[in-house]
Amino acid sequence: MEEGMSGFCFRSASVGGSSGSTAGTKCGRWNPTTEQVKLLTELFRSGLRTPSTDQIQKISTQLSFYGKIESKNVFYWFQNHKARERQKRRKVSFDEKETMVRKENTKVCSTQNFAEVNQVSEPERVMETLQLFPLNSFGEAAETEKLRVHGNDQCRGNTMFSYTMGEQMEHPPLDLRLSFA
Amino acid sequence: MEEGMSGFCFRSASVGGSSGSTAGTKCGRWNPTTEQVKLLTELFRSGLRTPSTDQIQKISTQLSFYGKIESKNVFYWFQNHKARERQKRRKVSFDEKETMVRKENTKVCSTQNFAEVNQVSEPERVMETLQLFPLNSFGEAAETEKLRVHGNDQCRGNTMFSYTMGEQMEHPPLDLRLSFA
DNA sequence: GCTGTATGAATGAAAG
DNA sequence: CTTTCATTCATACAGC
Repeated sequence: MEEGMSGFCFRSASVGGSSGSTAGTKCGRWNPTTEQVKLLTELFRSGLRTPSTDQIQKISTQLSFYGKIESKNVFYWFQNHKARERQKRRKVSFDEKETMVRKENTKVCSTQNFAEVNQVSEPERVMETLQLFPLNSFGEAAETEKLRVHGNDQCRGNTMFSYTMGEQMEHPPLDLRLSFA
Repeated sequence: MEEGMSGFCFRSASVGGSSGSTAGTKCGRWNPTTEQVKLLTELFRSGLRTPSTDQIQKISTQLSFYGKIESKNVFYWFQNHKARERQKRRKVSFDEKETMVRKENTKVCSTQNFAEVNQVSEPERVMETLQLFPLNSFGEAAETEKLRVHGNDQCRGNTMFSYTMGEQMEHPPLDLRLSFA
């Protein structure tokens, strides 16, 4: 698929054409390396969907070995990948429903869409150890998904959610010029 | 960036989406005008972080002059802006720390930052009155305000992007396992 | 060369 | 307040 991916921000400014950003050294957008994409994809396939802070940090650090990368790139990558996977699946689902596939599905049509249903082309490979690279440290991958310790203790009364929607204004505008003395 | 932002909601047809009973000429999502954004940003910069209900109402009313807007939009805007400012800060922080390879080799192009973070050129004008508009409704809003004085650096950093990791990694060990202390 | 598609980035909206 | 979902914008790249 995305095999022709070259390095990261090199050529850039090639399409320039119109505005010729003349960015030159300043690539406006992260362009993942093949290795980076591959690893990210593997992680995703291993079941990782929304990496935590620590996870993002580590991943970013690791991937920086293959090319310039920032934490936000990893963050966005997973966000997008997940969203698009879902979107695609949703679309397919809709499509199927739309075309009303003949025959019945031997499966129960319950909540079979909430897991990690991948497309039909993966021989399955449920993560178990997540050994992406020639790791050699002690084992125990532990895919630890959500492990957030939400210690929300803020019990501060907050008077919000009182918007009276539907109450649209129609009175003369006042003055919005902030006038901080 | 591009300032050619279209005004506000303009898609009248093909809204589709939730074409159901409560159909209407409403677009699914608020699309702020540049003026609106600018003003909101100014308010934010002035120190306003969590406007109260009445403040939201006023702001919303004022901004409605520049385009369609609802109270909840203002509410969400501030919430998102605040949260993202924080996130960005944390990410950048980590990023800097990460790219702090700091070799004797000096920088070449420096500024490898992406967009954003460009509005930090204000000498901290900690407002003190924040007289948005000549508020003069009812005494209801005169409850001594609840202006969060800037600088509330509560301790947090537990879940989200709190890149406070120690010096655990310094080389690309080719291992991406997540190791949760 | 322009146009379509894939995807990085941004943000409104909402759930938790 | 924190985290996630959905939609959209912008851009890189491929195909025509």
